[in-house]
Amino acid sequence: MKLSSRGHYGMMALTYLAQKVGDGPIPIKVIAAAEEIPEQYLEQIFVELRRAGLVTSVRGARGGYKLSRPPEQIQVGEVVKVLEGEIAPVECLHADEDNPSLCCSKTEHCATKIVWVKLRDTIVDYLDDITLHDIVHKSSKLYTESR
Amino acid sequence: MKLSSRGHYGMMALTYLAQKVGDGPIPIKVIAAAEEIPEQYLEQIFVELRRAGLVTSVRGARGGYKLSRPPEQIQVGEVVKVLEGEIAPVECLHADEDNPSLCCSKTEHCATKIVWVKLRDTIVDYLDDITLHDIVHKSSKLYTESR
DNA sequence: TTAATCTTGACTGAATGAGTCAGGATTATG
DNA sequence: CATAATCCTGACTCATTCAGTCAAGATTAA
Ligand code: FES
Ligand code: FES
Repeated sequence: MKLSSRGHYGMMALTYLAQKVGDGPIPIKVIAAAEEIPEQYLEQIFVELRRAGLVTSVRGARGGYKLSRPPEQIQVGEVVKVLEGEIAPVECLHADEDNPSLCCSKTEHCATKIVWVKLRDTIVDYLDDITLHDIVHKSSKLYTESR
Repeated sequence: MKLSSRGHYGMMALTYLAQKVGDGPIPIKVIAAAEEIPEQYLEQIFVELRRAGLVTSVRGARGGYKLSRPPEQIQVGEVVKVLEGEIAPVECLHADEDNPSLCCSKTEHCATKIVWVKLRDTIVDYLDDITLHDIVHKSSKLYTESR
């Protein structure tokens, strides 16, 4: 149950951009330095973010990246899905019409499957509920004690 | 955000044992065949489960494994922790008194950390709420629509 | 005594993760 | 125009983890 560094770095970078909304495009170099992320690695990550439509690039000198939408419209869940692939604790959950073979080839019907399905739903619901805006503005969603 | 096969297999095997409570010790071979898990791999997994006190072994002929506690006292969260290690989406969450260096060495204080902390809490709370008994008896906890 | 079990540790091969490297394309600016 | 600052692309490496196998031993019921 680990997040890869791509997801973590990606969120750090986007959060940084969310703080700078309105400043014009920010170069990768600046973000990498600020967040202490290897620059070339971060470039790779931004390629994926751009292809997914989360950020917009401005090429050439004075170029950089900016968010494609306002921070309150970018959910953590979407970012994680882009950088880590569909969220699914076990392979079988990827099964769909196109790919029914993935569905619990192991046993006729795996008794534990429902646990992973609900786990995924729990995770997705949580991540989809939080936006970059919540992070930047320390929303009470994140900062009130719940346990 | 993936579960490894150890976690999945382990849960399948324990769920199988939970269904057979009262039948005396069940050999690995039987579980492996029933759940279609490579036998020698499952042996490794049971070593960890035994060391963690979740199952009890009976050696020699007619031996096997049984649950150390009734199914309603075995939470999915505990099983996953044993087989996958502490649940923590990012490394920094492992930081504690012994190991403060792990805490966001990257940046002074990573703005996204709170997201992962809450994510972990969400996952742990969910997994700790479900027991083997819930799975075997198709508890409404698992089988009612929530989305 | 023997067969059925658990127990242990080492080993392998493939996949994934976390980057690095090298070079090309685009554009603001002087 | 020349140049420097950017983004863009693909291949490449290196270490770690994952998933599973192999081989040999210890224990005990029958
Ligand atoms: S085998 Fe598909 S979820 Fe268990
Ligand atoms: S660097 Fe520690 S959670 Fe982000």
